[in-house]
Amino acid sequence: MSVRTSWDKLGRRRRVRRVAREVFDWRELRPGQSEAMDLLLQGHDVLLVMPTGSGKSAVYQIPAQLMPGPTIVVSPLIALQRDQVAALAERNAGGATMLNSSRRASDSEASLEKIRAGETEYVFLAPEQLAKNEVIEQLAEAKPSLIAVDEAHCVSAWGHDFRPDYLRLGAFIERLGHPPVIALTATAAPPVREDIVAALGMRDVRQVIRGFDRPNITLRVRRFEDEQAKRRALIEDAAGRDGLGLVYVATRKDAESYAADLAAAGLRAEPYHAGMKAAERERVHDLFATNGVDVVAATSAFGMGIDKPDVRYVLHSAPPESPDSYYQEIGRAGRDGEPAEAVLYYRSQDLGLRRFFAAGRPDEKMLERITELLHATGASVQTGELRETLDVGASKLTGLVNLLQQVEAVEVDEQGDLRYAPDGPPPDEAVAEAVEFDESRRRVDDSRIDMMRAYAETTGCRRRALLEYFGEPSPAYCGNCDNDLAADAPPEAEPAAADEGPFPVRSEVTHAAWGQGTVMSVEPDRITVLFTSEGYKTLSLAAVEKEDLLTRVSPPAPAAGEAARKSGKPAKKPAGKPRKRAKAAK
DNA sequence: CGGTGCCCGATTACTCGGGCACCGGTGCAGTAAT
Repeated sequence: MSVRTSWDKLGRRRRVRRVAREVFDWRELRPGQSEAMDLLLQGHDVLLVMPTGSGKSAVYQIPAQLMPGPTIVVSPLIALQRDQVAALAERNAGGATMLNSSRRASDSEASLEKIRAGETEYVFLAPEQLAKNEVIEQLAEAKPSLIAVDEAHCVSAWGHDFRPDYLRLGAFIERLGHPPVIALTATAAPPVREDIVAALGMRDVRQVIRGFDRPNITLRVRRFEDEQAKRRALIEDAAGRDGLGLVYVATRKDAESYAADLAAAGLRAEPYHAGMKAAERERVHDLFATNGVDVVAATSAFGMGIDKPDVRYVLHSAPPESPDSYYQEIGRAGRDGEPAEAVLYYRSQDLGLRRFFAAGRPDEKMLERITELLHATGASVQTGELRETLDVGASKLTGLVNLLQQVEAVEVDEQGDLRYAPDGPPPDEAVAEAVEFDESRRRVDDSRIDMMRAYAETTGCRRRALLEYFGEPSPAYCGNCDNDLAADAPPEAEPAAADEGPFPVRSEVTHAAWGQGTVMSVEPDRITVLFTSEGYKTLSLAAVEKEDLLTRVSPPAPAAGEAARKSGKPAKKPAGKPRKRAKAAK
């Protein structure tokens, strides 16, 4: 580092500390925080992975004060936007507002006017807002200096079908002049990180990953064959615990029935799911926040934005669809650093529901109609027009158009209108490629369910299983999971060191049928590889050796979490893009 | 994918099994009815 840059760095850090103290009254910054802010102020795009409650918002709120022009914060829930705006309103931070459907059109107009006039520092909105041309044009006029994408794992988890506007953020960011972009999340496995970087079109990315391990959370799994036995055991478990707890369930009906059973067992219990009235949901939230309940039985609807330090246990009555979700959900326990426990009540059959949810296929007929119409028109078409002509809902259309964009058949022009790519494939090929792209993505989703099963069924250290899934360094023995506690002592000899042998962790390999992949973990008898278009596959080392299944193509990349890392080449497309017109021989 | 609930038939039933249809998570936005 030259004297000059080191001097600049000192200056930056000093200004950051001053704003932290004077505007936000924060006395101390954590290592990951200052590092990420520094990178942002240098003009890098940043992917920040830190636990909730560790001050992720500070990382965009402080640089926002030091950069001329408003900061746009993309946030998935209106409730989160409201909380953030309220918190900033108490500071002398330059004003904060939000744009969403909960506000009257005239209010939104007024907000946009103030933003354009440079009178608002922070603008919170959902990605769906950016699909509106007039919104994006007015924001562009205000020359935003920073874009923050909060809960960025939603890009990957929801963008593909549930809230497809997430996948268009990259294009929106370009139209806003691509100022520095920061994506924030509490959990993201490598393919999710790649998805985020690709979907946001991040450039010159630095990843800052901190505090991933949560050693104070004891990890346990209890296996069952019988559904009723599982339920009884869970209720009994919760009834015997002190302190605040969460029970995650798979369905709304279960949220109700588990809450009833927990109440019958003597606990103050409430259900929570998205089918409840807004007022009811808010009531349960408030009870939870004020320890007015002992336990909430909830679907995955409960959680984002919850930052309660004293949750003592998180029980799952069924596995979620991926270790990513599981980690996110159990991460709500023990934020105060005190001992907490996460117990998965597991029956392998319960993964069936997850497979069902992951199985939704795109409407191929509609895909064909969109493709043919755009191809035949040969000019730009407004999405609204397309929606009317084809009589299709906005979110479904966006999802299908996203697929066509992924295979470079359709593109979005400067006005945000759609057109057939001049050098795109012919329509029938485009549809076939889009379908294959979608299938590849589903294979990856399916493999994440397999990894959830692997976690539940492993006889080794559970923490290690999770950390390796996230590509984080981990010891072979944590001493705070059921398997380790049963083993009673660390294994005497380290098992085959993960960094030796023919396929060390994080090295790149290829497989004849599954293509390129990255080694995620190596155990004495097996190896888990993350393949770009197939997802996670666990192979027997004996078979790998005997049949020469894998070929190593590159040395291991540096471990995550050791330092800010440069991302690999800016991934243009999310994982799983089928190679153009080079179909693998079947 | 798997659970649930219903119908139906069954050799004597106040109950059981087979077959089958149906259901299942997450939120934005915009519109319609008060």
